[in-house]
Amino acid sequence: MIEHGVLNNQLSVLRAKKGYSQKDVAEKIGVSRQTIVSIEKNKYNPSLKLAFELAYLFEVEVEEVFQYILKEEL
Amino acid sequence: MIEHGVLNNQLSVLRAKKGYSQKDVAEKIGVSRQTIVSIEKNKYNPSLKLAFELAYLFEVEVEEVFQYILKEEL
DNA sequence: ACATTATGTAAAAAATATATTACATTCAGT
DNA sequence: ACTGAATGTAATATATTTTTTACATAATGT
Repeated sequence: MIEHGVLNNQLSVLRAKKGYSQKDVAEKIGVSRQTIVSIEKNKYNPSLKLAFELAYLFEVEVEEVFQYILKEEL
Repeated sequence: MIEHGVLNNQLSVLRAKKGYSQKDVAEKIGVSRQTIVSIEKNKYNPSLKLAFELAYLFEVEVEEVFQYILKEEL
């Protein structure tokens, strides 16, 4: 895939606001804690559904959880 | 994963507006045409990066390409 | 000092997205 | 009637995400 940008996310910030631990988020979404850790550290590229579920949990838009930083902006 | 919604998308509409074929989109994004077909038919759950690349191509927000329809709304 | 919770890391297995190839069908243009 | 472009479907192979399990460390409360 041609990649015009790189993924970034605000997961730890959003977690802190709500006072959720990684484990809390994992359980609320129904994935493993490892998945949350990996996403939080930008280790990989989650599925769109997972992104929407995270946005739903934190009651924000997908773009507030994940940012696609265009390479030309770096 | 707990799924509060189902994915829907406007790919064929956006393609039509721009006059792009599936092949065009596949080539512009750098994925196979099969991937575009499968996403368009809601056969699966693309990666977030791919969703962002599609939004970038069509010059719209991710939410204009993909909608997460909450099950309570169905 | 001890127990508990939160976080970070890692490796292997399982699940799923994506690639590749091939073929069928429909439709527009000639 | 023919050709080429666009779309739909399917099977297998490959790549990547996600799970599972386990262990290490730091921080907090008792």
